[in-house]
Amino acid sequence: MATIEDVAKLAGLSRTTVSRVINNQPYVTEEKKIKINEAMKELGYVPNSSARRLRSQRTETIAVLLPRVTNPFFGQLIESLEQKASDYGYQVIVCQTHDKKYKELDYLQLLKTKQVDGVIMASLTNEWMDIEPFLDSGPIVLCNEYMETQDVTMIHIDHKQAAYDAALHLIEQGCRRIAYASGGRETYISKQRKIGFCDALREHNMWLSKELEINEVLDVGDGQTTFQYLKVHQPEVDGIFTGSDEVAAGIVYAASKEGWRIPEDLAVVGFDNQMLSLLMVPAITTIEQPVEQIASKTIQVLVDQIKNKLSAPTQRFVYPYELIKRKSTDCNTVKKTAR
Amino acid sequence: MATIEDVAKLAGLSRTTVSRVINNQPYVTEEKKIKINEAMKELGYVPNSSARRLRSQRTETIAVLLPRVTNPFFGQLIESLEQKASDYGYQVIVCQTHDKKYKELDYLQLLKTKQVDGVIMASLTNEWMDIEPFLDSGPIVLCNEYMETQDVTMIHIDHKQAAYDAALHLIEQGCRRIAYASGGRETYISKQRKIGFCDALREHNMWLSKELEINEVLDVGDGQTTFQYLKVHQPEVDGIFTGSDEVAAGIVYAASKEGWRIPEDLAVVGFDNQMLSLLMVPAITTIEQPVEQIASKTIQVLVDQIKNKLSAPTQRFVYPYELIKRKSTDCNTVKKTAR
DNA sequence: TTGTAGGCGTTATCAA
DNA sequence: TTGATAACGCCTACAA
Repeated sequence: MATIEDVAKLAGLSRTTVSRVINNQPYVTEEKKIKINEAMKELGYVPNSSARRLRSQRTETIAVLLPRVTNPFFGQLIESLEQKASDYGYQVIVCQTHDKKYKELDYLQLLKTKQVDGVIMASLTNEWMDIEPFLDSGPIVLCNEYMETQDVTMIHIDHKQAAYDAALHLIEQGCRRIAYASGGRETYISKQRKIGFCDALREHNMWLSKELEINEVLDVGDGQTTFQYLKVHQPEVDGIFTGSDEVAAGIVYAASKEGWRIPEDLAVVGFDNQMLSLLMVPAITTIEQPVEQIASKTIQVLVDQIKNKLSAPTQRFVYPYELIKRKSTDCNTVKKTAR
Repeated sequence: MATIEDVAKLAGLSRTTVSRVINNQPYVTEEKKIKINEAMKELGYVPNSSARRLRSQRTETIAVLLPRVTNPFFGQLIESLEQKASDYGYQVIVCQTHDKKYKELDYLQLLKTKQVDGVIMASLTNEWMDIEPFLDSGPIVLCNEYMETQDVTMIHIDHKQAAYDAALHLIEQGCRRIAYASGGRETYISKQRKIGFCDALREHNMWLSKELEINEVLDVGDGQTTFQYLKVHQPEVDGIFTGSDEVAAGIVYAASKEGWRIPEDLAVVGFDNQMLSLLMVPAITTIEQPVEQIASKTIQVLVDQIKNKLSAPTQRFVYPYELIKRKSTDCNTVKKTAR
């Protein structure tokens, strides 16, 4: 593998001059520049990135922590993050935490060992006090996650309000026994969602009974299981809010198979507006997050913090969401009949 | 940031000894080991990865090139790849090519600049002659892609045979005007699929007419468009093979909306057995690839090649697939009626 | 069992 | 406008 030294020798110049050419710095005669470029081509020279990193103390790499890429929401998120990062000349390494605290901490080590210049946390299962020390090693930005602290920049929608809106919508559609299927990981955003959901219920003299609260519901399979549970133990349920379109799809699928009518017998709300929610029969009411905007702002903020090592005041960016109403909750146009 | 030198000073020992402790090498008294560990803890010392990389000439990083992570098949693939790589102590950087030749080549530069130890290509749009030179810079493995060459290890299923089986299934279900919607990127595997598809047709005295061949069909939206096209221009079509479940889902969705019955009016076959194909109404017949096995073998082979710098004979691993028959092609149990 | 010293490939500083 | 030289932080012969 050719090094800068080899190029210098072949061109009959010094490493310094070659380095200048590589980095487009001034003070090199056009003539020598050409000579050097020729030498580089002849040797097939490419700068060694490890050496550059060591010298410059920067890696041009960002770690993205998320639960799992198979969740389409995170797939979409990483698609945008990667693309945006690439625009800024950064690469992205994917770190799947699978909602495990220890994995989250393991991956944060990347920051300490200087393998990455910054970290995006789209997974947050640890307490803040366990994360906070890592800030000494480099910038961290929360994406789609948030907390009370002021120590870090966060980009997200108002999950509390979104869940409130969804619950309100179910209530307005006539639902009176509304279940709540949550992602289960005890994150701040899932707590916020629950608060919003309960607020809406309370304002209408309802409440979330323990039996209608189902936790650890993450994917289509869990959705199916959830329906089975409800069918057997809570047959009077007439509406359900879920933390993801996949769960909602699982419920719709299982319910339909069992002869329940959606939304007449059970109205269902998802989250994230994945393609899946549109394709299901019936199509699923859901909440759309502006993923691309969130991703874009996240990268922008993080890169900014990486570059301005110092101050960089932390901020909070809250983006608007949209409740997309579809058939799965359209109870008003259908006549309720006994099951 | 503390360096190995700082630790050495604080412990009153040499860099070498500290290095030995860091790397669990023998020949260090227990007593000094303890002293050094204390010093490391006190200083919050962590080895600098750039320096290690430069010194060891290895990065413990693998690049995965794929079209886009939002395609659930690739989401699944990267989930498995990342996990497996992590088991071997490697990290994965995601490189989305969006089927662009230049992006593919750009990312291959990572190998040249020694930013990664090896590359997994799950996206392959360039000609082999343009890829081949990069082999000088490090190992490359093809995952879910393949070609004629013997220069590189490939892990995949037999796409030709899979498409053959799918086409045969459609024929057996009574389809006589079968359309073909292809991913469009002119890759070797898409060519293989088409050959297999056409073989089956030919064996039954049929052929793929130009009007029934639709290209550049990648996602749900494209599937919908494809249906619109067929409806208007090829209304006698009675079966369709697609390169992905998403396309198939788009077709089923659009067809149903237009009042076509699946499979009576149009039988549909997808590819990849994504959750989506099961959830659609009707559920979609599809081909399942053993993603996890493919991912697992890919990492294993690549890591092996990284470690045994030299020889490492290239191989080809062909995994079995499965045609999963579902409602979307179940024509025999339903009576065909005029549309 | 421990330490010395050189070098991995770059880039920044300073002198020429 | 160019070049010599010293880091960046780590590992590893080799010597002691």
